[in-house]
Amino acid sequence: MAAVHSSLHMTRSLHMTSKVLRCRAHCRGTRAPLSSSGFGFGFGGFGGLNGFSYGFSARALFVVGHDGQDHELGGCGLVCSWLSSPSHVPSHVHHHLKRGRALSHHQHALRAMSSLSSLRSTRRFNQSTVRSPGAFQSRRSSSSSSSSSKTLSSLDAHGSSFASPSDFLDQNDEADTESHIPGMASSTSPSASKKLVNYADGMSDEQLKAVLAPDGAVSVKAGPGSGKTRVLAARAAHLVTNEGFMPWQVLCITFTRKAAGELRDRLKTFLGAETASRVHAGTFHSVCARILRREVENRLVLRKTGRTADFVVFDAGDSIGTMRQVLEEQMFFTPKQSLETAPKLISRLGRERSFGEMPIMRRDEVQLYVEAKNRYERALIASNAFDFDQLLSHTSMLLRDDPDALRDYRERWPHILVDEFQDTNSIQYDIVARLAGARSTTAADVGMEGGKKNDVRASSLFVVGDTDQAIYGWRGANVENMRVNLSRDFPAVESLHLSANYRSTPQVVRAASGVLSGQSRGNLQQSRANFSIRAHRPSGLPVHVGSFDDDVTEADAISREAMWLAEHRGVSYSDMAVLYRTNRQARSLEAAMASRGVPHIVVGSTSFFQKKEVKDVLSYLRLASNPHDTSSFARVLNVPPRGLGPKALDEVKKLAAKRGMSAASMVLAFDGAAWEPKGELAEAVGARVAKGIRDFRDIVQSVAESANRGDDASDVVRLAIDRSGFRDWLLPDVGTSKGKKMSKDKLDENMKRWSNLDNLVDVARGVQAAVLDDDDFLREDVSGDADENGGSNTLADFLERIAVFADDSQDADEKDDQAVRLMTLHSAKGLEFDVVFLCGMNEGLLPHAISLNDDDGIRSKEMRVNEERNLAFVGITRAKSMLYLTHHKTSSASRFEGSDALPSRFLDDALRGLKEVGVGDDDTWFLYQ
DNA sequence: AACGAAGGGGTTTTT
DNA sequence: CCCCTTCGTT
Ligand SMILES: Nc1ncnc2c1ncn2[C@@H]1O[C@H](COP(=O)(O)OP(=O)(O)OP(=O)(O)O)[C@@H](O)[C@H]1O
Repeated sequence: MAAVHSSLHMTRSLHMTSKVLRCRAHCRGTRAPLSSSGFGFGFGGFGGLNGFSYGFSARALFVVGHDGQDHELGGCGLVCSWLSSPSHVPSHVHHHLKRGRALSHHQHALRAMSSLSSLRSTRRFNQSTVRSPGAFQSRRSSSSSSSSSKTLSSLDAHGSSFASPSDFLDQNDEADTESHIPGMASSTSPSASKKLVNYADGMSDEQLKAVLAPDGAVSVKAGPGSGKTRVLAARAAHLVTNEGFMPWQVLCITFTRKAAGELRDRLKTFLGAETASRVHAGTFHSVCARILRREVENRLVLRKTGRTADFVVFDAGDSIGTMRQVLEEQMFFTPKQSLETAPKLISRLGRERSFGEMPIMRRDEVQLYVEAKNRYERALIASNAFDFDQLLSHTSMLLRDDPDALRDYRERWPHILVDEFQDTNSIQYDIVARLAGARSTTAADVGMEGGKKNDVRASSLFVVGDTDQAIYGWRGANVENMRVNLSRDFPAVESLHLSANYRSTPQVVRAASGVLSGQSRGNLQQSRANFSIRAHRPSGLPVHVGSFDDDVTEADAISREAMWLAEHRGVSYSDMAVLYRTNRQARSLEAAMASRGVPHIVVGSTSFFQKKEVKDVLSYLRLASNPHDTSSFARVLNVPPRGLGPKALDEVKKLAAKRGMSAASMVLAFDGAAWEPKGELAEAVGARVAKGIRDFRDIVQSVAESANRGDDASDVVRLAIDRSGFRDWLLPDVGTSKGKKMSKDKLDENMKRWSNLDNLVDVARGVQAAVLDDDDFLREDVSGDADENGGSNTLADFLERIAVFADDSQDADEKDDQAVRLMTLHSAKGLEFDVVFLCGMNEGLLPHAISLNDDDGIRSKEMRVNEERNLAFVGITRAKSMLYLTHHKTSSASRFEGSDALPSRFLDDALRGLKEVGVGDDDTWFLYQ
């Protein structure tokens, strides 16, 4: 162990590179024909995933207007004056405080959960490390006075004299009621209770000040666990409860769907389920998709983009597929050189998922790239599709170029609240800045034309964030939005700070601060606020550090510990999380947990909706909804196999191109349309293929009919599955008797797939319910033109929801209540857990090797490494009570990890301000505090 | 056209 | 070690 320890202190050099490669940025600037597409939206970019599109779109965004039309702020300047302390809460707030008293059991549990504090300082530590598993089983004592007299007989988590789970993880006084039920995981379903909690309950002065800040632009910069999200939710509640706004006049923008869900849960406790569901809460992408769905046929600037209200949202896979296809086509039309370069580009696309990431150096490649980009955009138009980036860029364009639209949306959302603002990209910033009347975006401002009076005030903007938690720079996020752009564009912005961390024990906070203190000097200055952060909770358990030979041993130790905590300390599995850098790391963890019988669930990118068979079935629905969806068409024309291989697809495409229509719509009209030149297609492809095409057409048509009839989504899904013959394909035994040759493995896999499809029917029901439930969004109450598209677009709405707003939480919410959460650091953002295992803390993994390479021409190494640091910071600060940091030397999972990986520099930094205070009883964990 | 076997190539994070 | 592509066989 001594060796491990000393290795933690190896000196490391941060190669600070002042060289920021301008090459690519320059290329972008010069060759990007911003409006060359002829549709006025040339800044959309590819694939939606990269720095590229944001990179050069930013150029376009801020050249607008300098007439400096002022944005009136506030009007409520007095509000915060009566708020210097909670006792000065105005009477109507008091009223709610009183109402809030009558808490249900459930809410007690809720409050207990959300405020698990830390170990009482009266506890004494000693060095005994004897584990006494049985001792914990005793009934809990119900008052803080009795528990405060207990002593902790170990520095280790395994000490023996705890009386209850809550005593173990600790709690504050609020939690010290009768709410210490072992099943703590139920905290996120407040629906059981009808009693409301007052939003001001238990808030600090500075939090309340933020909640009640006057209209205008407000920016709350504060560290992790300081209550930013809580403040944001409380402000939304405040606006509705006390400021007279209708719930749908408040737009809350979060970063992930999960975050939106959590926000809504909090709102429910403040406002009740009914009112809370009327508040508009979504991600940037989901909000933009809603706007476009509504506006794309109504506003001239959007009509020019050639989509209809039935447009489909292309996900990453669709975008990649389209790009590939574009490049393949292009090989026939470009100089010979391209024949060599294009396959290279294509193969890179498979990995890197965007053109933006590719270092392009040669002139012919540049040519190819520009051409491909234009073709790609045309392909999206032909498919009646927007990709992820375009959802944002087109919304931005709408607000920039259509003053009426800008006015309408300002009117619709007098208040816009944005969480995790440090991770907004330039276009997202532009969207909210326009709505909020930013100085540099007011040129196209509202109401000045046609003699109309400008009677609509810009939306008030309220943003919260933490620049030290910026982890999406690789995707185009720009911390400068929070750091400087906001005060540049909103000179009267009120900047607020929250100084206490309510989430974590001082031990955890200290470790987190240590990580930041290791930053390079420039960044250090900027994040000063975060390592002087004050832990509100009393002292807790030491940070546990483990070092292991390989990832399997590491995973096993974590599993063992999780089980021990669950069985002997009463910690619910669902209150534990294992966080890691790469999805791949989930494998060994899953295996270890499975073999020990630790219930677990992998949260994240292997989403249910990403599964092949699920996407296949949904493609049928997509075609039914939007017959131009070439991506879906190519995907399922021959799935399940019906004799329509690559050749057939090719023929169909050729003929479609000749007729100037999309392949999908041609096939769907096969034999059916008056203009269809009889027999031309059949002749081109041959009789057998023609039959396959007719079959395919019939399937899609029956699905479309079902949808148009207004059948439930789950019925439409079931029909698609049945008609397309997935069952006979996956499980041939059932239908025909040709199942002899299928191997056992294959059969197992197919059965899994089939059960996924079975699930899809149920999941569809849930998704549709969610659409109906909280998506009256752009349907009612705006200019009185309710439901103008209503009905006909419901399948599109359903599919949009899945594309833009779906994760696997459908599963997670219900049946995995008692399971350890495994997820990447990125997906853990904004969440919190009693116990956090941050694993794989070695050089090469965290920071990831790819961030340690020399400058890649896009972002400097320093920037990338600092983002990795932020990632470690985010991970550590997810922990409420217990933090485990682990490292492994070798990994079977990757042949790129060396055989003796050093512990992460961030592990080093985290422990720098702590002292080693003991060793666990089995020599697995080393304790620091 | 369909399916299985062999080979080659790759570091990551996600709305 | 895993995924994807390509090649070869039925
Ligand atoms: N005044 C308070 N008293 C007690 N607990 C609080 C208070 N404010 C916030 N908390 C709790 O602290 C925890 C962190 O709050 P929240 O998630 O809002 O922080 P955050 O600033 O958004 O964190 P992060 O940036 O890490 O996502 C939550 O459990 C919340 O309930």
